[in-house]
Amino acid sequence: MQDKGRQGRSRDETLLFLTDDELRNGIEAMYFAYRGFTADPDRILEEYGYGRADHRAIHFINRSPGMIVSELIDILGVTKQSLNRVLRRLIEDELVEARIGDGDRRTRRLYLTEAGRDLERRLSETQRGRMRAAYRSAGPEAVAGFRTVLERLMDPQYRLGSRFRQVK
Amino acid sequence: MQDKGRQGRSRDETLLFLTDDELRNGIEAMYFAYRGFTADPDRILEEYGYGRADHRAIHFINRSPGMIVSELIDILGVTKQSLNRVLRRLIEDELVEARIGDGDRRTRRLYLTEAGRDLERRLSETQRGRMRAAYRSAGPEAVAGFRTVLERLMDPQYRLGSRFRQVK
DNA sequence: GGATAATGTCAACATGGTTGACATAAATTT
DNA sequence: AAATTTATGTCAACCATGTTGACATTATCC
Repeated sequence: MQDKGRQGRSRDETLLFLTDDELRNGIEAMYFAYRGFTADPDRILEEYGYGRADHRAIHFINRSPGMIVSELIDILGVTKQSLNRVLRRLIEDELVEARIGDGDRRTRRLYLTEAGRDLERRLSETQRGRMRAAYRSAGPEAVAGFRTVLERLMDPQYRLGSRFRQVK
Repeated sequence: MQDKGRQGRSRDETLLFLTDDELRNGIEAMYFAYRGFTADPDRILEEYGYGRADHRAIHFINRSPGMIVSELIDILGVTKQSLNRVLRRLIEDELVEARIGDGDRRTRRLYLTEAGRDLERRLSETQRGRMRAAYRSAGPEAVAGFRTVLERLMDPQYRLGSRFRQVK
């Protein structure tokens, strides 16, 4: 048990961040941070009668306008039935527009409408506000470390470098 | 628009990590990392017919054995009805034991049973495994930064230093 | 002895996931 | 040209996990 976290090397002093206790602290920190991080948008969404699922769709459509439905399904990791329920409502409410694909006419290209962009901005602003405050108080080096660890926690296909690479 | 994130200061070179684009990247990274981070335990829980809510209860009871119900409610941020549904099942399944408080007999002190600790260990192992791999590949400085930013993202009362301080 | 606190429980409801089955239109293959 | 595959949409049933509101029990506090 005492050799598990060492990879053969024995520079003990620097390896204290790999103890089970430190790892558990990290796990808890992820939980509380994620919760804090979603709290502000949740309050705004409630005003509109929307939920987190709507927020995620809005976020990614804003991020990559013209994305087709199946791409959004892949990124969100939900079933088409689940996404459809969300999209149907957003389209009805005229926050999202679905245009027929110009190349492949079976596909639907998704865009935010003006109203959609307005809501996106409102949601994003509070979230960026909290992120900005955290970044600013932690400083650039901490931010770099934060981003590095997050990238390594996610499944590889979702890393910033990997997404948006396979263009078509 | 170009002045929004600067607070009057103008040390541009070091402030690039505060651009809206970098903040959006951080937001997305949190989303994907959190998802990756919960994926492994979710698969294990499914075997048992449990969900994330059960995992959270198990995690915190393990973390602070003897915690009373209202404390757990506060930490989890859910209603007593919601927690009760989870606890009832875990107690029935003999993963959790609720003993009458010795001081205040209205309270219930919560403990994991042997079986509860076994499941906790299994869940925690996969999660620590992923965390350990991320930490190891990112290195100690990145980990320190990661933890700093996470602490600043969460609501203050949940920071590691603040919890467990007001002993009773 | 009355008020308050900690817990449990029932019921109704919302959100956002799932699976399975089926429908339509367009593209692709044979 | 016909058959197959692909992209999308839809209906229905179900599950997990959250909510509110109402009420009950027991123990503590004043």
